[in-house]
Amino acid sequence: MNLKELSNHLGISPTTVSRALGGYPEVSEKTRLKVQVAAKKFHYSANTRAKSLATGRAMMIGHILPGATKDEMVNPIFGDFLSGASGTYTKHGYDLLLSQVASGDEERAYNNLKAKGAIDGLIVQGPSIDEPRIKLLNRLGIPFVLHGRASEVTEPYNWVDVNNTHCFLRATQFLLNLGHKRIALINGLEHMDFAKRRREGYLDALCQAEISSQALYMHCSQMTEDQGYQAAYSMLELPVPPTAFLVSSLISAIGVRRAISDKGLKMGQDISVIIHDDDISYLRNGRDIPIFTATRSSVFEAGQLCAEMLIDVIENPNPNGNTRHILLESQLLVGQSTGPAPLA
Amino acid sequence: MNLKELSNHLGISPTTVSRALGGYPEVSEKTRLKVQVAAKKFHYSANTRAKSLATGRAMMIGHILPGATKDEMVNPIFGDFLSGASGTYTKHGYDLLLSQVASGDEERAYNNLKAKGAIDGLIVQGPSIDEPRIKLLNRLGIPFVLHGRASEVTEPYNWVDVNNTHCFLRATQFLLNLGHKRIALINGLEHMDFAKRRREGYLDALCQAEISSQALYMHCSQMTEDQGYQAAYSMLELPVPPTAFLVSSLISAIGVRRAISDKGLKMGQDISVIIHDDDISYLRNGRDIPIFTATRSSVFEAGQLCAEMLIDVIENPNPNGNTRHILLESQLLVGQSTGPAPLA
DNA sequence: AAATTCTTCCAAAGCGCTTTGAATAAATCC
DNA sequence: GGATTTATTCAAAGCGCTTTGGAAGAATTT
Repeated sequence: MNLKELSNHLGISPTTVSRALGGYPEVSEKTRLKVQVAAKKFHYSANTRAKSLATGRAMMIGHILPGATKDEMVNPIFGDFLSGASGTYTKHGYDLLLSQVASGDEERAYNNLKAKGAIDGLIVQGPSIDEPRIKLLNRLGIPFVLHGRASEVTEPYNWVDVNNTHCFLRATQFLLNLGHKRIALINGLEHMDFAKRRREGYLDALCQAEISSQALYMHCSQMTEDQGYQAAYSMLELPVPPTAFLVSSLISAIGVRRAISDKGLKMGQDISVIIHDDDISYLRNGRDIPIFTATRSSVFEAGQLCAEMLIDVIENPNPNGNTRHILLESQLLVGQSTGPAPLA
Repeated sequence: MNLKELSNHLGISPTTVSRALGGYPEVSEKTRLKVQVAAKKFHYSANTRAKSLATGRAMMIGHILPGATKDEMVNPIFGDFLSGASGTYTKHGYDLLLSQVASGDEERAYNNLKAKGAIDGLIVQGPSIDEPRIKLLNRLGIPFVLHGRASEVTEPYNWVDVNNTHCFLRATQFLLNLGHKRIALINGLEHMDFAKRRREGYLDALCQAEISSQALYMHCSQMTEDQGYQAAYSMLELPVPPTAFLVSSLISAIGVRRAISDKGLKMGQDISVIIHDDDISYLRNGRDIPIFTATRSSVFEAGQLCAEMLIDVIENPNPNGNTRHILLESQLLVGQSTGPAPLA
């Protein structure tokens, strides 16, 4: 059933039917009701493609899935972020286009997305310190919101980010207050912006406490269980091992816990662990009492916020070119993985 | 730059330009080359919406994200499956539409997706034993492929599934061969089809070995770390605890490992654990030697296969109404979590 | 050389919708 | 009561593309 058929059936012009359904005022309520009833009866819904073509709006937001090969992994936060964003899109009548872009192919791919008229805007995730996609998208004139920030990028852009520096400052201070002096940082990949900021927070806290940082106590890698295990295990074998770990992700922390347990130590007693928790639905940090003491910030909510911001950017383009920002603070939740530093 | 502008610029009719780019034979190679060069130069790419409208093909595949609320969780396999499928779509010129559908609202949502002409086909994931979406989609005439199967559904449909029964039969036999007699099953939600089949495999193996199954040794729930922990911990507290666990997911197994460790037992020695591993990129089961002995089947590949099958269904609709099926076998990989049953 | 077939190109219709500009009917005003 | 608004409705143009049905010119045949 299309517009013409429906209007024929009703004996009303397509114009009026379209307006009745679109909520325009130039239609009597009597007619509108008649049209609405018929539309429901025949399961009529305007063809998206025709509508888009006529209005010039795609009503579609693009998200990028990294990697064409299996080697580049899909970030664990991906699902929850998408879930949050998607709900928001649905509420506003947008759909979500998921596109896989091989790294290195961004320019062509984004250009194409724009040329094809497939999307009204884009969400960019996982920025590196000097994220090149910002410049690219600004140049192409594609509206976008960045989940995260890029420290070294000076040009303006819209973003939603967690206050990573402050998170890790607080977390480190929490450990310091428990008497820990040898605190290790198990972080994400070095070139990622969040990892940089977290390290800064960590170092700031140590500096304020007048404790010198040690390279041996700092690790950067993909945040996998295995990497967490390796990093923690090797640090625990140092002549002077750390008494506490600051870990950038729950998944790494699971590896850390395994290393601690393999070493015959008890987490929360011999060794303290504090993590950053993205509050992923299928990877809950315990039920009532968190397993790991954590700074928590929901990535689901971040998805919602990014989506809302992007829709706002699309629908109310800012004439002054002002950009929008949201900086989220996280909660510090005390769990079972931290305790006073051992006296030895 | 649109078709008309490009054709004006070239002094060639839109028809010919369209055909040149579309690879049609009614165009001289000389002209085609000229057009291709110009198209590249001006970053011309046909407007998707106009193209879709003209051809009647959306060139878009729908995937459904469950749940409008945070309570329904996004399955951990979601990301990798999507990644596999998405790569395949890109290769064939399709895009991926991700839509959030609240449970209960399926009928309206799918109907709408079809009426809007937004998609050419749909992937359905996580089927329950009597998955109602199969009937619905068949009735609506939307091409789809099911990832998994639905035991109690009799009408025909296309599917890609792992041989869950056989997986768990083999895994159970593996444990039996190690001398284990008290084997527990920590499974997914009872109404899920995969959980049903896995239980069948488990029970078959016990039956063949003439060991009677015990309800106390069987657990069903969402496959979270916490649930895995709770289930394993309480079973280990039984007067006669199991000596081995068969676990449906890596995430649950992480909880099981924690329970074992909390009980002061050693996995692979006092207690054996064998899991099903979906081979998720960010949740690798160890590096070289698997941490957990596992039946492994890549969900990334399943995504690719589903995508290929769906594209085939869309592009070559089977006139006889025959449906397509792929049954995947998994590998049994020996890791560090299994050993002979303790003599006691 | 005329008739036929290819080859190569194009004009125009149509996909299903929105929206402009105009027309008609009803209501209000002086 | 005729002129002016106001409330409804519609015809038609257009969004950017594909594709049908010709047409014109080149190549081939008789």
